[in-house]
Amino acid sequence: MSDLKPKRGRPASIDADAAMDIMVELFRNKGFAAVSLDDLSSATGLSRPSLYRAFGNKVQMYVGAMDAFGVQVAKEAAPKLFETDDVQVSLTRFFDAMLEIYFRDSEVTPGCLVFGTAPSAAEEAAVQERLQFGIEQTDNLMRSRFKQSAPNSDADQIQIAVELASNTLIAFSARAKGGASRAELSEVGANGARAIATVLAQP
Amino acid sequence: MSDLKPKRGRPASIDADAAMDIMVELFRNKGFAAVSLDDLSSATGLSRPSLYRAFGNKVQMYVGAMDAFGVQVAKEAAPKLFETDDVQVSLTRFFDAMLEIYFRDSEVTPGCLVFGTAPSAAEEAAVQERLQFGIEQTDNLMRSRFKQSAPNSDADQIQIAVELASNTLIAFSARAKGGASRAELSEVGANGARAIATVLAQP
DNA sequence: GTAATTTCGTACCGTTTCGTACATTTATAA
DNA sequence: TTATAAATGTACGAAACGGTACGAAATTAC
Repeated sequence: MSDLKPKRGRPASIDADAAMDIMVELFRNKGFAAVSLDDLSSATGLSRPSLYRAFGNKVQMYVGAMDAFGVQVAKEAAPKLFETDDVQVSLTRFFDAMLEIYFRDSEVTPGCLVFGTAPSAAEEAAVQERLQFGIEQTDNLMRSRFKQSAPNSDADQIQIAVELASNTLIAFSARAKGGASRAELSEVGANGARAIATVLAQP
Repeated sequence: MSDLKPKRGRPASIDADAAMDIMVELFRNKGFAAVSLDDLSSATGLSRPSLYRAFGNKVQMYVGAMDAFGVQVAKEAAPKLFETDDVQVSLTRFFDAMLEIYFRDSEVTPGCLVFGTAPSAAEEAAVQERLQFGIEQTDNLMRSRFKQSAPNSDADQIQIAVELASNTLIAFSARAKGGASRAELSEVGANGARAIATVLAQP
């Protein structure tokens, strides 16, 4: 359904997807409150009313960015988990793929849009909801990966591994905002993957 | 050095320590940007100029709260790590002591002032600096505890355990803001402690 | 061409924000 | 009593904020 029906009035001349990508970058770097609508307007080249027409109010823009960020992660990083049988290797690669996103276009204040900036905006119900969803998604992703690799492990052991993996990923953002380099975090990820493999291999 | 020298002018009628405790609670719940000076003023009962005289501008108030929070953690939770020889037990108790702080006076939006809200304010150099310091302190605290308990372990293994422990603690905030209950987080902490003990016991 | 319809940005509004000048109050020193 | 010094809050200012009314522009339908 592209332009089979030429609409009636003036044709839209803005690229909402491109604008959303820019909004994701801004919110991911500075968080919700520190980004003003004027910041978003000048960064996207869209007027403030255009932003409202396309995305709603500021909270809706932010939660839209959270959703777009989730899609980005699902497309770009999650598949890395299932490219190899070796749990430790695939976890390490997944963590690196996430770091690629976290550090993209932002050597200054890298981090995760969801785990890094949403906690400070969780007063908003819609944000809190999506933060919860993001954590659940991560846990579930890890669980499915570990079950595949160790179908006979007991549930407790898998649950512990799941939490270790998610906690490692969540901690990346705080460490990055604290000044940790991408290389340091990659090492933290590799160490976490190693520990998780150890736990899963436990009798 | 209390009041041996009665000062010259009007005596101060403000309890700066009590006010700072209230500021810590506010910032810990809502983060830096979402708390206005009027919020701080009405919560503490101090006029805005009084806050400025006592603590400086808003950023200085926030970093002051970060420092006060660090003292609170050092006094209240850190000692739990050294009360027992058993690493798993002392880690579990330490995590629970941190959760006690995170959930204190805030059933609504619990979490850590440093790991939970500072990442979104890390553009400010003073905040970024203290966030880094807080992470280093946590890592160092864990390292000293694990070295005490396993003096013959190799450094790599201890480093992995250190990162697992800090990552678990850091992840508490995001999970709490996402809606996880204190009981659920206590379980996450216990699971983390168990995994860390496993890693440290590895040959 | 004219009307209808949709998009777009200027220009504006009311509110909230951080920060401070200044007069007032309360104490000591002379 | 008078001068000095420190603390306190009222009251103000300037700027930034989120959000919108409205007219201009661009297209299709008739």
